[in-house]
Amino acid sequence: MHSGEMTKQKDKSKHHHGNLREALVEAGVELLTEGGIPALTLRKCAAKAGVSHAAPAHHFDGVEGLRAAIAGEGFRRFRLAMLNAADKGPQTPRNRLKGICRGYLDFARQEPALFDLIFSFRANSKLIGDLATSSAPSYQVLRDACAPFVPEGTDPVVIETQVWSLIHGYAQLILTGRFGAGSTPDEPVLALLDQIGARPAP
Amino acid sequence: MHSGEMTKQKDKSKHHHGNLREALVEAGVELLTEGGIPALTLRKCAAKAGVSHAAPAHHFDGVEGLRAAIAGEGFRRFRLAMLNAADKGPQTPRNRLKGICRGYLDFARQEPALFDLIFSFRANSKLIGDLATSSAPSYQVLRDACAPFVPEGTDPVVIETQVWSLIHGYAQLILTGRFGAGSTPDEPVLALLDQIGARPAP
DNA sequence: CATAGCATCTTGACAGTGTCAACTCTAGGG
DNA sequence: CCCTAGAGTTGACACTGTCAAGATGCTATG
Repeated sequence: MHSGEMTKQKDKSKHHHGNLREALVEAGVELLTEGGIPALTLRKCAAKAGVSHAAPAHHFDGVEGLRAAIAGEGFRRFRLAMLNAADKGPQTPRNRLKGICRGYLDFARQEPALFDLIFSFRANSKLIGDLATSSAPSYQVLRDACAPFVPEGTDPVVIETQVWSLIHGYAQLILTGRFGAGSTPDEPVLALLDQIGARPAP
Repeated sequence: MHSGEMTKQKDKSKHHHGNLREALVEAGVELLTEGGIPALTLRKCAAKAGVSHAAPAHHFDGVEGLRAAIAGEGFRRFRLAMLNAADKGPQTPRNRLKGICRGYLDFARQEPALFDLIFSFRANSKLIGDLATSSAPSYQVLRDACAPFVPEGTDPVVIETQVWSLIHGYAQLILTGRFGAGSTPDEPVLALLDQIGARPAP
């Protein structure tokens, strides 16, 4: 922990925090990892950053805007987790795809609240545009890993949908505790990845 | 929907509503379909059922208990959606499995808020026990459809995890608007079901 | 350099939410 | 017939998001 004990030292002047926006996002990430999505509160973020409860309104469009900004940071970490896992082991296309998926699961397990947040926005959200831009780099990582398995002349979205659905569903079901407490057999899902991109059955 | 226009006529006596518990769950489902998860509020449920704001406390353990009870109704409808879709078409094991998955998607698209709710409980929830019992029949439907594809002497959880992860991830990604606005190509996912249960590559 | 503008932050207020305690009412059993 | 326990009400409290109005200090422009 060792962070959060000072709640932002107001060195000299009260006003003009300097980089309040970043501080609020950072505080939000901490609240999220500590207490999950219900703990992510506008007022608590402000308190943790050492400002008054109405200060965030000058940097975000309400609490939804703050959540979107924190999701942006979440997507950044999400992408790094995937790339980090993909860079391990022999760099064959198949192994790299599996690495991306392992990173997907690593992120879901290590930062479950952040994972929840970035996938909590529904299609009808007003911020779906902002989210699309901040999430694009993450999705591109997955797309790139799928590219080698796209048959000539077919739409890449086919393979991407298969891989993404499989790994995302598995991650989601783990987080909702649908596979009992202890056992989380990744093998079935990772094994199915070996079949993806194979020649369709005649 | 011709229901909800009277907000429960208090026929004779104010007290002893009669079946307030069911009325609250019904009101909750309506609120959910009208305004999504954020609209599901204890006080609004009480108002819609025609009782005071503190009445639900005598039937549910706080708002989380109410959400769990509504999720129970959600799981019931979820199971019916899957069974209804599975009963269409020729009753081969493969076609039945696809029907179950089509029902899975039907429910997610037709009742997105209810779908959100039943999968919104995290593994650390205190009600994970209650949820396990109320959701068991739904999951059993999926398990039964997977059974014919489980190779002799192997753990059924392998196939089940593959199928469930695939279809659940796809449903989730649809609801979060990750596949653009209009196009929702179900074919890639349903096609992959044809490969599931096949002999593992030599 | 001075000052006016403006972004930033504070204070105070309000409605909505969940929860608790104390109270009222009704039904049903001794 | 009473009278106890469940069912519902009322009122209060803390917490949340949001808005309006005011205070503050950076900065650009004269």
